[in-house]
Amino acid sequence: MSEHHTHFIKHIVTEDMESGAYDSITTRFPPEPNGYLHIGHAKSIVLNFELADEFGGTTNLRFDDTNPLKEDKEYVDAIKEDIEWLGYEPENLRFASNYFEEMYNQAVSLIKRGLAYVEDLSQDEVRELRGTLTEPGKESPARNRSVEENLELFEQMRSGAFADGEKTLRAKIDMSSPNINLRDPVLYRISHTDHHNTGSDWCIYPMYSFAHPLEDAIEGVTHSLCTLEFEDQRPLYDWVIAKADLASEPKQIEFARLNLTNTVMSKRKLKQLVDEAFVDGWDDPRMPTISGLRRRGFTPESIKQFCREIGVSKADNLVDVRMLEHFLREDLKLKAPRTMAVLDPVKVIITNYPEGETEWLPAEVNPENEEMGTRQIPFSREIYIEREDFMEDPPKKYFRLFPNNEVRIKHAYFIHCHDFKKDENGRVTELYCTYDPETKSGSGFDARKVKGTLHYVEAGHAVPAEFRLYERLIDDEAEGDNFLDFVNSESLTVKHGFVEPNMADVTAYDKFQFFRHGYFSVDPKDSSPGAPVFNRVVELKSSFKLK
RNA sequence: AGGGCUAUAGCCAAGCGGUAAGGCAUCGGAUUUUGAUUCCGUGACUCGCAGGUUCGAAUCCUGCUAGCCCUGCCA
Repeated sequence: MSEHHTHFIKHIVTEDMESGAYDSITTRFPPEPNGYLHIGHAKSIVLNFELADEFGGTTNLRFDDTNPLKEDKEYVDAIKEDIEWLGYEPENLRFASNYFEEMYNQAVSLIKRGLAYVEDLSQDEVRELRGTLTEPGKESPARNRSVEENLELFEQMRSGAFADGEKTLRAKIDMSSPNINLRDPVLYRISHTDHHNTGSDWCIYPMYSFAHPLEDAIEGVTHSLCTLEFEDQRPLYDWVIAKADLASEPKQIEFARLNLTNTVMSKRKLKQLVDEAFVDGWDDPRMPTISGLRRRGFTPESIKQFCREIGVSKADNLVDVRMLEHFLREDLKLKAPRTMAVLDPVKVIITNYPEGETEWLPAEVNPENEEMGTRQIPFSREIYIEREDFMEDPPKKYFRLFPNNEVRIKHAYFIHCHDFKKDENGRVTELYCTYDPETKSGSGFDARKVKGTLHYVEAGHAVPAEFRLYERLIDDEAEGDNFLDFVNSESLTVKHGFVEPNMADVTAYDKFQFFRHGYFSVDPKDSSPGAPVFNRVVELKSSFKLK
């Protein structure tokens, strides 16, 4: 987290501190409460909170709620929960709507100085006069209204004298600017819509480009970080700051948003996946939303470490999702108990093991973390192993079980396969093996070596469990709007198998490494006592290349 | 095309005139009661391209090319 985690925004802040421009810095995370947070927001959250912290400053959570048509309290609650879950505590909780009165006054002040005017052209007419990317715009007839008239009209807008769309308040800047954002941008529009916070107090609402710089200035934000698509708005941001009667002069800095392979990141596309039932909701474990990642089993630390390691720049990027997975494995490696689960069971009969007998074997919970201790696991005449751990006709370099081969059963004994039974469809139903008492784990037996070690669950004490295996949500890199054509129809596979006897009463979000399978997390919605449901967060890496 | 921005290995990304960090991925090899972990090793005679300045350039200058963003009363 030190010198090689530097980036251009840190350079800017460092210079600002050294030049004495600021004594300390203040940042903010400013979501609009109109949807759920995703890992792209996590990048911004980590950046804002940790940057401020590194320079001894603080970070506000401010909801940018200037458009009541799209916003809802449901989202503010979900967003607060996600940020808290990530482990950040905002210095202040604010809403843009807290400042509506102040913003109104700033607008009035602009009008008084001839810097804003009330427009009565329709939306279409305004668009006509705006010009194009290559042609300048034309000035509106309303542009030269008197200050008095503008004041009165704006007051009437507020008091509800006009219908939606009938008037707007526009900044008077430059209709021929090559930057379209400066061609007399709209500052206020009329919307007779109840607001989640201010109810029916207002029927005019400020636009983002007017509201945001004011919010920043009011809160004393020093560095206002946003994504690249706002770059063209910076001159307007600076214009508002320069004209406003506020002491503070925040600085907008833009960085590239996060793109991840095998998924989509825009609210619109995520909503489409939900609405068209490709997934089970915003918190579906396949979704890149914070709530989806949480339900899947990702940890706050893994997400934050990922966000730190991808860096911050202005270059368009597409980060490999395997990098995210790497940090989950790294986080859980020493934390998660390592237990055994058989996802697709086939029964093994140990023909030379006494009937009716069960022995309990000691098994370390995490060989890389001895503090996690030891548990006892059963072994008897009947056990389950993984169906794919046996082959009648194995290819070369198959280290698992096949006729006349010997393998180690983890924590138990070597077993030797002598025979097997198949049903009428040719599907293996039972394996017949013998065990060698001398090979007991922990005995130090080393007279023979085996190539493979298989995990198992003892049949008599096995706890039935459901396993949900997730694959990539999107097959290839979908371009533009055709991403629905690339949705992986096999992104979810459900398995029913067994876990160890001490796993019956796991609780939501408990995390385990199942030997040779990967990291799993208890599903918070569908798991119940005695009937656990496990979500596979990520697989273990594997260099097994057969098939 | 008018404006804004970006371009360093397969993917992120440091580097700020002195001779290419780091992470992910990949591929080798050692260890291994997880085909995991760990450990070692692995790739840019070169920084989008072409010129120029300089003793010296990924870093400065010029030109070009490619990609992204901007014509909401969305944010």
